[in-house]
Amino acid sequence: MTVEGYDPRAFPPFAVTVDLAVFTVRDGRLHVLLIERGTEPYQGAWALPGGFVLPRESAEQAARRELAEETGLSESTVAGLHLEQLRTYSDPGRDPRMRVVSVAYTALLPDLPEPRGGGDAAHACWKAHGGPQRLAFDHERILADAHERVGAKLEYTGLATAFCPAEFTLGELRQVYETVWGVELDRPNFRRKVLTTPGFVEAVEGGARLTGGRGKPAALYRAGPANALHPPLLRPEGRHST
Amino acid sequence: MTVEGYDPRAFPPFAVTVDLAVFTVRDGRLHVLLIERGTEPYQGAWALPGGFVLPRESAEQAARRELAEETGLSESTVAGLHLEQLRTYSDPGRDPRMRVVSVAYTALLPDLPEPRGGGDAAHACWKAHGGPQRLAFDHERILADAHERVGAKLEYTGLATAFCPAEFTLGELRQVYETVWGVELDRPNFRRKVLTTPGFVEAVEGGARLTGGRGKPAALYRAGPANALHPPLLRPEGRHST
DNA sequence: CCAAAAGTGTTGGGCCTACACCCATGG
DNA sequence: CCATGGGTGTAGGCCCAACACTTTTGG
Repeated sequence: MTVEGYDPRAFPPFAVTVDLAVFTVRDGRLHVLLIERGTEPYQGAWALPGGFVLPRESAEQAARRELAEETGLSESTVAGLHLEQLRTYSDPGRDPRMRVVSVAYTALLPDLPEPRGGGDAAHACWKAHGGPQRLAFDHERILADAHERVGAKLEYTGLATAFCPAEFTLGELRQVYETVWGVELDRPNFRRKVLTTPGFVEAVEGGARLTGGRGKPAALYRAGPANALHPPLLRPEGRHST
Repeated sequence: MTVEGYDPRAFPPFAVTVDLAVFTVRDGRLHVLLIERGTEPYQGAWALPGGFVLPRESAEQAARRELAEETGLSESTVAGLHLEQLRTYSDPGRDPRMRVVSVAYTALLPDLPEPRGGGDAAHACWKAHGGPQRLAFDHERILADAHERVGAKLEYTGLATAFCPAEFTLGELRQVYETVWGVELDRPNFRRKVLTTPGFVEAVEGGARLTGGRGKPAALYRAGPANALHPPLLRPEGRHST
C-alpha cells in the first residue's frame, strides 16, 4: 500500500491526540503536571494532560491550547513558551477503547504561584516526579522518555532558563541542573562554564537577591539569546541514553 | 476538551501515515530513497516512500513493512535494521486532499546492490542528496530534518556503522562521517578516536581489504556493542542546530 | 563568631588538533 | 620509484575537575 492511489474515504479510522509532559522545579524537586481521571478506564488514576487534535489545528497548536486550558495561563503566555515535540506513541491497544495515536510534547515552566489559575474545567496539579504514582495508559513511559530528553537537552541547549523566572541567580540555575540530573555540581566550575558560554545568560545591572535567606546576595541574570551551548555543559559521569 | 468523557465515534477523521527518510552512502555521496509519484497531486514529482498505518499495527511496524515493500529486502532483514522515529508532521493542509498526520522515520542502509530487489510494486530508487529535486508535500522539510538528525547522531552514537557492510575498514567508516557532515577529517586522529572509544568497533582477526585499489591493505572491523559513544566524536567547528 | 552561599584563583590531567613520519601495495 | 591510502608518534593547547581561599550576609 503506497500513499498514492487511495480513496480518501477508505482510510482506517484513527483518533489523534496530544499528551503533555509539563515539568517545573519546586522546592528542589522535579514536579510534573498531572490530572486525575474521572472516568473509566483508569478511573481515579493520574494521567498526563492532553486531548484531541481538532480538525483545523496542528498538533502543536492543540498542545498549546490544552496547556492553556489545564494551567489557566493566558493564550499569549502559552504562545511564547518553549514547547517541544517528544515523539509519537502509536501502539495498537495503548487505549483499550479505540485506536488512538498520540503526539507527545514536553514543556518547561518556572515555579508558578498556582497551577490551575483560570478555567474551572482545569483540575491539574503538580506532583513530585519519581513518586509512587502509577499513571494511566502508557503515560509512565512517555514521562520517562520526556525526563530523559529534558536531561539531555540541558547539556547542549540553554533550555534550563525556561525553568527559572525572568530574572534568576546562578544558584537557582544550578539547582535546575542538579534537580533534573539528580547530581551535585561544583559551584565555582558551574559558574565559570555558564558565564564563559556566549549567549547563555546576560547580567542584570544592579540586581541582587538572596537565594535561601542566608549567605551573600547573588547577582541576577536573564536568559541570553543563544539556544545552543558551545561548548556543552555535560553531565558528570557522561551517562547518556540514546 | 480533555481526554476523558469523549464519544469514541465523535473523534475527528484523521488519516495516519508513515514517511521514510532512508539514507545510504554511495560513491562518496549521500543518497536518499525516493519514489516518483504517478498521480495528482504532485504527479511526476519525487517523494519519500511511505503509506498508511494499518488498523492493527504500530507506526513503526508500518514503517518496516513499507521499507520492505519499497526496497525488496526480506522481512527478517528489515526487522533487524536500525529504524528511528524522527518526528510527526501534522500541519492541516500538508496534504491538499484530506487531513493526514504523518509519523516520519529515518533508516540508514549500507550501499545495496539493487534498491528494488523483490516486489514488483516497488519503484523506488536512490537519488543523490542535495540535488535540484523538489519533493512533493512537505517532504523536503522532512528530509532536511532527517539529515540534521543523522548528522547529530553520528556524534554521540555508533550509528555510522549502519551505513557500512558487516565488515568494513576505518577508511570506509571515515568516509561515512565525511559524506554526512560534508567535511574532511584528519585520518590519524579519526583512527585514534574510533579505536579508543570502548565498544564502537571490534577488530576482525586476520582480515584485510583494499579500499580503492591502491595503498596499503586496511584492517577490517565489525560494529561493536556500544550504542552511545564516550567520549563523543564531535564535528569540526561545533556546528549544531537544535 | 559561625554557618551558608556567592564569587575568585590555581593547578594538574585528559583529550584533541595539527603535523611529521613510516609502511605496504599497484602501476 | 612514485602515488595512494593505512598506520604510528609527538608537541602544544584548550578545557575541565578538584579544591583552596576570600567575601558578604543572617543568626
